[in-house]
Amino acid sequence: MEPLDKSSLIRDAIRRAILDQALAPGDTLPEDTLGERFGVSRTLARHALAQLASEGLVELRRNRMAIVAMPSFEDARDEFDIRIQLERLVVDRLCGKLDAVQLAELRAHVDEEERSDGNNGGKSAIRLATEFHVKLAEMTGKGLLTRYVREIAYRSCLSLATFGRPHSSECAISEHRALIDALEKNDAEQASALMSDHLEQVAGRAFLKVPERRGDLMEVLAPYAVIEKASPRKRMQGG
Amino acid sequence: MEPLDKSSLIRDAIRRAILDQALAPGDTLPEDTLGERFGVSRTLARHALAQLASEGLVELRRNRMAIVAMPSFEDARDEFDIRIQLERLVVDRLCGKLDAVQLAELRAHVDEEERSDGNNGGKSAIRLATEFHVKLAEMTGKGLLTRYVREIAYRSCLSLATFGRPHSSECAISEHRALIDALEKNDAEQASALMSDHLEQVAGRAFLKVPERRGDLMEVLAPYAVIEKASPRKRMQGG
DNA sequence: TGGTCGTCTTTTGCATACAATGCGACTGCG
DNA sequence: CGCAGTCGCATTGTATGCAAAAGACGACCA
Repeated sequence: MEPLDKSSLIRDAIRRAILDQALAPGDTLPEDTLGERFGVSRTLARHALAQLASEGLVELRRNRMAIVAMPSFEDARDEFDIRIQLERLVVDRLCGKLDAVQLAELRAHVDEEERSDGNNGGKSAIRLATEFHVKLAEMTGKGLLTRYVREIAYRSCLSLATFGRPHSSECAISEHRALIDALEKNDAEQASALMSDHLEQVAGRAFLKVPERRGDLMEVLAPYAVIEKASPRKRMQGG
Repeated sequence: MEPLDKSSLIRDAIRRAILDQALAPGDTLPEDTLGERFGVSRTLARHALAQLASEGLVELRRNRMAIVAMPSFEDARDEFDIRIQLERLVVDRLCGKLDAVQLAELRAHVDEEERSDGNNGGKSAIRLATEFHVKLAEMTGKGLLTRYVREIAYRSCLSLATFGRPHSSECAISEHRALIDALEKNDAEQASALMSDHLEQVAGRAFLKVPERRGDLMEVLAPYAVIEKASPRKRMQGG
């Protein structure tokens, strides 16, 4: 009854640290430090990093320390384009198929989002909102769709951490509620539209609106500011 | 200028073997056998398997030999649902954006599909058709979208190998040509529709049509027949 | 003859050891 | 004082070794 494999634990821990913004994009992830921290060898730490890299949360560079991924602005925008397609598929498949228990679970989750909103600077709010979307995907019962939504939602989470403004998760809560209502009422059209709009809103709030005019250099350069933050020799702070 | 890392070579080789159906779903992939075959240690073979598992082409089972993934019928159907969404996004982004060189490259690829159609039992035909879709995705210049399409196209390739009938790639060629024409003429509506229809056709030809009536047990059980094929002690045949 | 248990082999899970690479610091020179 | 070359250390790349789990095979019993 042990955890089926230890590297999963490490992977999950690191992932959570990233999603909670305990680790910022660009932060280094040395294998031995990770192993030491979790009481395992470098082998498993390395394996965990490889998995996270395949999810796009970590960037592996040959002969260099792995770092928390730093999504580019274009990446972030692309993510949401894809997310919209995938999650429209989710709500389409889900519409009218949810039982009372599932609806209650979703509403409970949104309640939790509301409670924790702004608790620690809204950092776990992003994670909770992300988990709401993952939960929806899981309820389709479709393994592959769930995996894809989960992965891209995690990535989006990282992008939001990178580019997002600090505030702005509150509105998501009411949008989540409206979506649940539409799903309950079996209104597929509206549910799809709500999901699209919701994700567009999230992207928009987070500055991801496709820049109409590329004149504003400050915005374009904003992402690269995080590089300064990663001082040399820095290791795994946080935890 | 060395291959940036050796495990990538192994991974690519195994992947290609799977896509060419040199390795069938359910075939076992022992770490040391792979390592021996490619002249590397178990460590790298293991790493390669892990990557392929993250792509869904290989199934890892704790304390057991890895096997080539055996997609379920539902998985296969879900894959195409997702593919349709992702590839509609591709053609939408691509429409009217392709230059003459790119169009020529696509047409050349289709010509190659035509030439090799039925050469070795149509096995490489599936791979080539898959690569056409990947090529389209690459031309969007969107890294994430490309990665997703590539991955799900590979998985579909595996599903087709599992469930598909032997014939039936020929029609895909004319559909590919029609798609290129629509892209050239900047007819986004038609291109999207063609892509959707095309993928539905592919799925349909491969038995993936959602079974209207579940009466035919033989068809439903067909996928599980491959289990018999995987005899005990079998190792890595082909190569 | 058929089923069950125990042992034995194969194979994986994980750690450790060694080689190679890259970065930073230090030194020497202009 | 600044710059270039060189050395050394930190960190990864890869192989190997040992322990444990899972299946295969054979023996024993009903």
